[in-house]
Amino acid sequence: MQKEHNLSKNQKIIFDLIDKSGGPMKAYSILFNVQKKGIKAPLQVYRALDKLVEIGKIHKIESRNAFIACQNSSCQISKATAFSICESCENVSEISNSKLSKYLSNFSDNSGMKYSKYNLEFFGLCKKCKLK
Amino acid sequence: MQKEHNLSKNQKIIFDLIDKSGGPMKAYSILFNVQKKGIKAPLQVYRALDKLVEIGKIHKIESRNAFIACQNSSCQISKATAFSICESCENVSEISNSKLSKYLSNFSDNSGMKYSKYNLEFFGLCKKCKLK
DNA sequence: CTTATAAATGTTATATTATTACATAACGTT
DNA sequence: AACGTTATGTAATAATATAACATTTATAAG
Repeated sequence: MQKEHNLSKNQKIIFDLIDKSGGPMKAYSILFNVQKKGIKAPLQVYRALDKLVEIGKIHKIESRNAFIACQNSSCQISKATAFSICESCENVSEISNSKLSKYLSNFSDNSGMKYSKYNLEFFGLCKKCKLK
Repeated sequence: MQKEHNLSKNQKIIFDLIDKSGGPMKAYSILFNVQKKGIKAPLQVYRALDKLVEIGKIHKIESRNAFIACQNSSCQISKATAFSICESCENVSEISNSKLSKYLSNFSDNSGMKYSKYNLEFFGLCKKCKLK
């Protein structure tokens, strides 16, 4: 059951841009691309990004300070994210693997901490880059 | 079999500071703390941090832009890192769980990508913060 | 020991990423 | 319409990180 989030004007402009780009985008590159649409200041971008992250429409790739559209239609609120990142071409894709997400969502250790969220980033060389 | 890395002067000053702090430290907080020891510029800090990360003496907590001493004596080169982060008090600790690291080091999917490295960050509330 | 090379340092400037503070407008309910 | 919440606009600035260049120190080879 998906809760429909009505994106505001800026949120929609920024989400559409990221989504269409097909890959991760950085905040100031987003800013540059939406200036013609009237979004002039970094804060306007960051506010939209914050909201989009909060509702799970995009995710932040922490190691790259970049944002990518959620590629997993069922992930509403991004409590459990995993990505593969090519260290050569910087291609990023979201990993949707139910075994992995089950394993991590249920993970617990002896720290007494209950984990409510995780983010996993795998690094390596993608198919194309391995051949070079 | 540990390879002994002889830390340079700046590397040693900075590693000792982070190590003694017992938690994650941010670059500019490190800078502030080592200015009396003659390290005056951000770049001097970042260069030491880069090297310390490279040889596995410290790790970067990507979601916090902070650096923590490796708490796992056997992890030389940080190819496989996992942390638990309390979202309330910001306490961070390194997770050393051989099942988890085996599971993730051996993880592969159908992307054709060979993962040589990963970083996992779990979020939640630590014991103390749960009680509040 | 000296030459060569790589690693580390010092310094200045600047780039990149992100937030604070404050004022105003639009939206969703009742 | 009145209220509370969410979103927007704008300016300034804080926080994080790197580029470029000159010099010095450490390591290893001859």
